[in-house]
Amino acid sequence: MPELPEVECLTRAVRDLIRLKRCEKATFFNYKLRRPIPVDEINRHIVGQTITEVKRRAKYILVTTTNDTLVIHLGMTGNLIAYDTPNPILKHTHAILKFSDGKKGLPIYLHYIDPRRFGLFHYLPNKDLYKEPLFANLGPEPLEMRNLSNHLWYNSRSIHKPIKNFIMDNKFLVGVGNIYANESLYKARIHPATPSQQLTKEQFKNLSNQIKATLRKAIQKGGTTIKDFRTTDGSPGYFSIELNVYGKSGEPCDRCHTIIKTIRQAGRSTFFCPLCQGNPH
DNA sequence: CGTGCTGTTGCTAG
DNA sequence: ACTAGCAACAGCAC
Repeated sequence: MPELPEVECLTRAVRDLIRLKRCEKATFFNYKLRRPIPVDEINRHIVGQTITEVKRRAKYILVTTTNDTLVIHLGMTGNLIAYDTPNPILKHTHAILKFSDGKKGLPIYLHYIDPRRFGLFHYLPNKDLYKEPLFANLGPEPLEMRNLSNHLWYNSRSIHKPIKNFIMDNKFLVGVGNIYANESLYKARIHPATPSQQLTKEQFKNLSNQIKATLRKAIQKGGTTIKDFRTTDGSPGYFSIELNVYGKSGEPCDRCHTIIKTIRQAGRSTFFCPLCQGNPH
């Protein structure tokens, strides 16, 4: 489940494995992701180059060389798994990138696997990074923004949408997907359908803190789980956080034992406690 | 067999 | 300008 914590942990794991190694080869089995994979450009500009850094922006993983960047997005079901061999090539293995440091260690084969193929491989020269459309309209990183609550409060004043959809809107904040939106609102005791404009500064302070805490906790958890990232049997890099509401429709609330309710917002399922998350007003 | 859900996000139509 | 809805796809529960 690639939300920000999963992408962050994966980014760190991939960084540790391929930084300062050379991309020896790129093999593609299915070009049809969200967009066609730019095979030629990757072969021309990434293959043969040394990876200088691996970074994350929102849920995008940026694999950079001196002059170029390969952007990878996992969509809903994408994953990267490191193997010591080019095998196995599974039904949904769409790309394999081979990295090597020349002599010392075994080569690394980074497998991109994505059943639903909503993911993305995108090439761009570093000099175009600042004008890349994928990043042009992204809001701040929740874990790097100093005055997150002020930022959210300020932007929410002119917005007409429920708070859950507001914190999931990449224009205002990146990295909060359906699971973490539900969990953060539960922790902050805010009804997901509350119009954003109605929330006070204090409520935004609380919500911002809960968003950060939830994301940090998940990253910490993932950091320990991801040790298995480099495997030969292909154990997935995903992990699960302790959930209070997501997917818990019909179960009792951990705080007050009221039955967790489900509603639909903007086509996504929302889970909340009708008692301790109050009324939407 | 359908049918309706699922971790994302960018395009389109109001 | 701003917002809601949908499509891209495969798998799974019922």
